[in-house]
Amino acid sequence: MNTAPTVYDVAERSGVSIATVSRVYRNPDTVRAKTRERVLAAARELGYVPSGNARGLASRSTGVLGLCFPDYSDPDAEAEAEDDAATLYSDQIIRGMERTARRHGYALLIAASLKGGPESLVAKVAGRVDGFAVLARTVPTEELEVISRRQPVVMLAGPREDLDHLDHVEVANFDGQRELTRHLIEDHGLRRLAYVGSAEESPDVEARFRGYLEACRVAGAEAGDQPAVRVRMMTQAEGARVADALCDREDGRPEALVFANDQMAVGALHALERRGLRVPRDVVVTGFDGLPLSRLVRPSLTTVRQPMLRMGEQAVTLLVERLNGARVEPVSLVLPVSVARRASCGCDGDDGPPPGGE
Amino acid sequence: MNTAPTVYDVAERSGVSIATVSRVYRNPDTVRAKTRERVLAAARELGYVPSGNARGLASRSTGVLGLCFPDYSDPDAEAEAEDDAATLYSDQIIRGMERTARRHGYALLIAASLKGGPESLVAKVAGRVDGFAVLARTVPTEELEVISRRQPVVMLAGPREDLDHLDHVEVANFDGQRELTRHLIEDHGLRRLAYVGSAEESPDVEARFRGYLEACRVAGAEAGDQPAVRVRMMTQAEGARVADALCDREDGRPEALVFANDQMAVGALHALERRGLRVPRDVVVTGFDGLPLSRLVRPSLTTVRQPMLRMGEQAVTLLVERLNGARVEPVSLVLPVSVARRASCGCDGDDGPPPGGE
DNA sequence: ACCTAGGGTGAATGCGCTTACAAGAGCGCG
DNA sequence: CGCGCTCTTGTAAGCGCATTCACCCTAGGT
Repeated sequence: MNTAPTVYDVAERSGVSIATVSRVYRNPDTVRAKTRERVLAAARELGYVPSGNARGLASRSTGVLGLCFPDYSDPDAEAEAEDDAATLYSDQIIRGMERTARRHGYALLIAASLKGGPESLVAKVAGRVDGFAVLARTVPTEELEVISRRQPVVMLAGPREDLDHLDHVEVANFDGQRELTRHLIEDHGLRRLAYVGSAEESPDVEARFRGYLEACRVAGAEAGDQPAVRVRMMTQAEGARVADALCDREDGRPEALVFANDQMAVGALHALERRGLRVPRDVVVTGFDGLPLSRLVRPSLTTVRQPMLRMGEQAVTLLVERLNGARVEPVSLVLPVSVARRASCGCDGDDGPPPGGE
Repeated sequence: MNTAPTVYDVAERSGVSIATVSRVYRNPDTVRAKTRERVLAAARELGYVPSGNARGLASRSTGVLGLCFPDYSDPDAEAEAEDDAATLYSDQIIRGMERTARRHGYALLIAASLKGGPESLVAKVAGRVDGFAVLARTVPTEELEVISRRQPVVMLAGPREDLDHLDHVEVANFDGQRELTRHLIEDHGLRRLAYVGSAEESPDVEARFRGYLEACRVAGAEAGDQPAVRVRMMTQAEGARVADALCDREDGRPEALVFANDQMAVGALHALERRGLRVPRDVVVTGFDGLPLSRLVRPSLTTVRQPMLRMGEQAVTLLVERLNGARVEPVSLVLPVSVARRASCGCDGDDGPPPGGE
């Protein structure tokens, strides 16, 4: 692990100036072929790798895009197991971003925020990339606002707020949940629904709830002005707990449990099975997200599919556009979602081959 | 997107020298509290974010670890769908690395290699990180060898080669496949097995095959010295094709199809169902990897579980150790695997809750 | 043979920060 | 009252590369 060779070493070894070495890498065409060969040979012998830092400093750009996301997974042993089975939301976004970034010649820097040190997180990422995406509520909007004055920032999965100048990519939470709810009420004739949302302020989850309410209103179905339950964390464990609680309610078990995400719905599926209840015969369960997991559980889960890969792709596209100076006005993209009608509401999986058979 | 404020701006605004500004961020304790406040206030007003590049250049370290992996997914529409359902190998490793890196104060830079431009890939990553991991065969070993003279490099999922000085993290491919095969032969009394490997040179897949052979040898079961089939790509589609081919063999259908990975095995499951064959009654199928998918298909797949998250964690641990100068000799870690005996070999899922129930 | 264009190369500067090193300020002590 | 300290802050020298400008050399034109 000796100190790494630099342009100076390569220059000396190949008998040229450092400017020429630099040119060999940046603009090979401007260097005579013979000289170029000599330089490359020397570089190879020395094991020279250009310093990204120096490069970035001098050229004022890094060739790297970033992503900040919250750390969903708890370090608990139990959560570990859950992890194991689920492709997380963030995995998909990472994949989408990486793929698209690569296509544009960028690498991707990812960093999850631990609760507590958000400042250092963003600073660390922001200082090392040409632009970056942030999953909603990972970082205070004001902070992003400041940073976005110097580099492109796009917010994922959060609606555009009045005064922010960021680019946004979100999905049609309202429409998706409304359509799903409409399906339950009109196509399956369900009336007594219970919506399970989140206690923490999440604009996405709120939008879903509003979609749910709208569908209820239109169909004249019962629906309080608040979710039946608000959980603290939208995990499988909480979903299971809530399912139990709702089944034990004095005013009778709801006909359908409408969860704000798939994780909770899957947890509920487990809990209901433990109680000996059949889904969808005894109770209908739905989720939201369209995780791969949702298609693979039994019964397969009716849910709203978010194009998560595409969110990542769009985020990168927006960043690149802005880096190329193509746009000035902030945009707010709303990606369409689709309702996956599967077994857990009484439909049969009609959205692709069921696992183990095709 | 004006030009970003620098230490100079902050220094001027707060009436100190740039050294003091720097110290406020690097060693806050060495600056008088009052001065520190002034500097931080100025920084906040200006929206100052330290340049990672300059920082890295001056301090000769980046606080970033890297990962290079091959791009498994084809951009085809069909592959897209497959993607959708699978948590990829790389996702897990990314997650494991990110989590552990964060714990040590590092961020993670990821970059997949497209076929063709491997040189630029590694150079790009290597030049920007303090150390990095590479998935086996993403990059020629010799190239890594050179780079590892200047920064820590660990290879994932590839065995230590004679002359390389890299750190390695692999799993017990041989042991795992041997144990799985032994189980099929001794516990299920199967004799006519067919191993499906890969045409491309993959040390991991080769080790698995050797484990298979060893088990056959010990038990006195038939086994050629070559896999029954070698596929070009280890995908579901190929798995399905191979399953069909093996069933149509003149010398009769094998009792068990032993696949070198889960993806192929799952493809085979589909193909067999299409032919009306029952698994495991008519034919036994096994995989390797322990993807989440393997537990969720019906019948659930008997396979060998690799601790992929842990591989990522170990990779980071090794990198950090080396960065701290703790070690000099290269090490070669072999992580243990475990056989998941599930429905596709006639056992019942005894390794955790079946999906939809617990 | 002289002049002009370029192509190819080197010298020099600066990117924004870290980090010795030095210097000044305040302090207790003999 | 002067010396040696500790605590703070400033000065200055890079870190490794990109890039501008100037320069040299050769080829082509007249």
